[in-house]
Amino acid sequence: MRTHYCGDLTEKHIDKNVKLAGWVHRCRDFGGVIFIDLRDREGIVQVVCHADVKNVVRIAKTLHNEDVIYVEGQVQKRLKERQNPHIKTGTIEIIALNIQILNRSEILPFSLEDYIPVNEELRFYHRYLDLRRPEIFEKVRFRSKLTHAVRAFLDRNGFLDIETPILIRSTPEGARDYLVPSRVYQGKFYALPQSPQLLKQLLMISGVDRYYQLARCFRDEDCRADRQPEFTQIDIEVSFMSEEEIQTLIEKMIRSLFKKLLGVTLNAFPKMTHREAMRRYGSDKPDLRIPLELVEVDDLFEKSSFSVFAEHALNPESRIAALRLPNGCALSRKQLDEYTEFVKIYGAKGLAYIKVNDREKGMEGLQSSLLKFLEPNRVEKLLNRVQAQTGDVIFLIADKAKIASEALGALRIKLGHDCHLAQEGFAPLWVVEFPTFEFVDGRWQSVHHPFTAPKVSLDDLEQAPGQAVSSAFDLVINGIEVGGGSIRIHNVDLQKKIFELLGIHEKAAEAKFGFLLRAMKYGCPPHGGVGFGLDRLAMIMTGAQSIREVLAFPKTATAACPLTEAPSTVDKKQLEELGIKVIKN
RNA sequence: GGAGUGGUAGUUCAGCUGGUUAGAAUACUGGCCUGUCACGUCAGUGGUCACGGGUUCGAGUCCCGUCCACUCCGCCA
Repeated sequence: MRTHYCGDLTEKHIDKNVKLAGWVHRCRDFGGVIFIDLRDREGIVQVVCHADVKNVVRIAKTLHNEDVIYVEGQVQKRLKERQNPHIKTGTIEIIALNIQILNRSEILPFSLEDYIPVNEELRFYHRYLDLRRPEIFEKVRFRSKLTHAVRAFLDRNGFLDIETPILIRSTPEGARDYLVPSRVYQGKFYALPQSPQLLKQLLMISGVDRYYQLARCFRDEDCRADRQPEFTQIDIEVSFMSEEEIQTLIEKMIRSLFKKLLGVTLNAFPKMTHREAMRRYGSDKPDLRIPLELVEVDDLFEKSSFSVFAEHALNPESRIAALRLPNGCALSRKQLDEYTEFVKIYGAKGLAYIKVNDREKGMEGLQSSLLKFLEPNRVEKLLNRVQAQTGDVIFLIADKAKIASEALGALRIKLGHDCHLAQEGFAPLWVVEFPTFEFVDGRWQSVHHPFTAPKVSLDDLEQAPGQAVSSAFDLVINGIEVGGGSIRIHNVDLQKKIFELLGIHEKAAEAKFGFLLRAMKYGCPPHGGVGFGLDRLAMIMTGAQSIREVLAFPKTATAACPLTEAPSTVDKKQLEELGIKVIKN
């Protein structure tokens, strides 16, 4: 039907007769001469309809945006003053000899012009139109290149692409499962995988040695800008590799992807323990592009007459941390009040601050509601500790450690963006030695998952579960958790012990994870692996503001598909076959 | 489950302290125009102000509720 893509035509094709097909991007009718911008996947080319080619003009007069047409014509070089530097085919144009209308388009619900913003809801309701816009389509095209490059890298490194089932059994812990009812076994349900975690471990026991899969994963939890109910994971598992070896391999992959697809050379990824990340950045996924750091100041408030701070200074469960904002004195009272409101979202009771109007003048040069509670020598120590300079604002939070860290960590990010402090580019890092357990709702829970190998002895684990670091690690880029992994437990006794500590007793463990425990008895190799959010990676690499931009058909924050209107009710008959009765409310 | 922001023409938005006929740009329709490329130009059409209730002489505007979208907290082993 056609000989070229519109966007692929160059000066090499001058004088050639070409056959094109595509969408009418725009028409400019001068009465005598008519210009058509013809668009396809690869770009736009200008078609010129001259008045003396009667058949062509007759049809061109009737064209509307997004009509689908076929054009035969001759490629011609444009005169210098007629060239358009804004499109890649701007030095040539097509002199139309024949035009046919392949299909008409109704008037569009929104403009496809890139300079006109469109409501996201409307875009996704008509996603097929949205994707006609080149800058939108590029993100989906990028994703295609990304998956291809991932597969090529892993294939080169001896990984086998193995598909695992989508209909699996529900396991306890973790996110809420999406359930699929069974017709054959009424009252029983399959679960969609939150990740193929256990299956890939079984593949290691099979001797697969190196496994990967671009795996669809499903989690029935609330969405965020970087979270969808279904997403794709670059799922990897290897046998006989240490944590460091795995990280080295993955780092090599990530660097090759950035090099190949973006032409960006990433430096070696720094490694930071989870403890250090929380201490310095108040987050387990620090954005290193922002040059602000939390500073520990607990000791400065011991025995202080300021009772609120003094109490937290003595409490080992608490934390007092400071954050210095250079030139923060420029902030208005209103802005400071807004930041105080902001930290309350994270449970902080308040936000104290000291304005350093003039560092030379000592206490006289400071402005803060705290000063009346604090001895001058403590204030001086504090200012030295944070290296305060004239014009700075020092923010302080004293609270339970988790709250103080997270609130100040979030404030750090917000200040970084509000004050435009973030550096350009990409800032990757490994966060390592995540805790094995955390104490939530009166019981121990896995921070990563129950199959994560701890880095301490079984004795230490039982003595102080809260202190035990694990082999779990995350890869963070620009403050976004891109992926995580760990060395897995390959000893059945240790695995049983972990289940016990998590309150999953022997009988329950056997019922729910029996297949894993059984498999582990037959020569389970030491193994470990990672799972990477392909969508998040694509989002970071394309600079997209939300994960929805890199999905062809994304869902809304309430997990609905705006285009197909899923989820939907189903026929009574379907429910009867499944033995399901719907109870409203 | 909770907090915040938003919903006005096909689209993107304005609409002040409640006031008489709800505007702009763009799109669309009909003219004019032989070198534009976000063409220009003249004229015209186009509104359940998300939905429901309330206050008021009078509500796009104020109050209450509901729905939808987005951001965040919780949640996401």
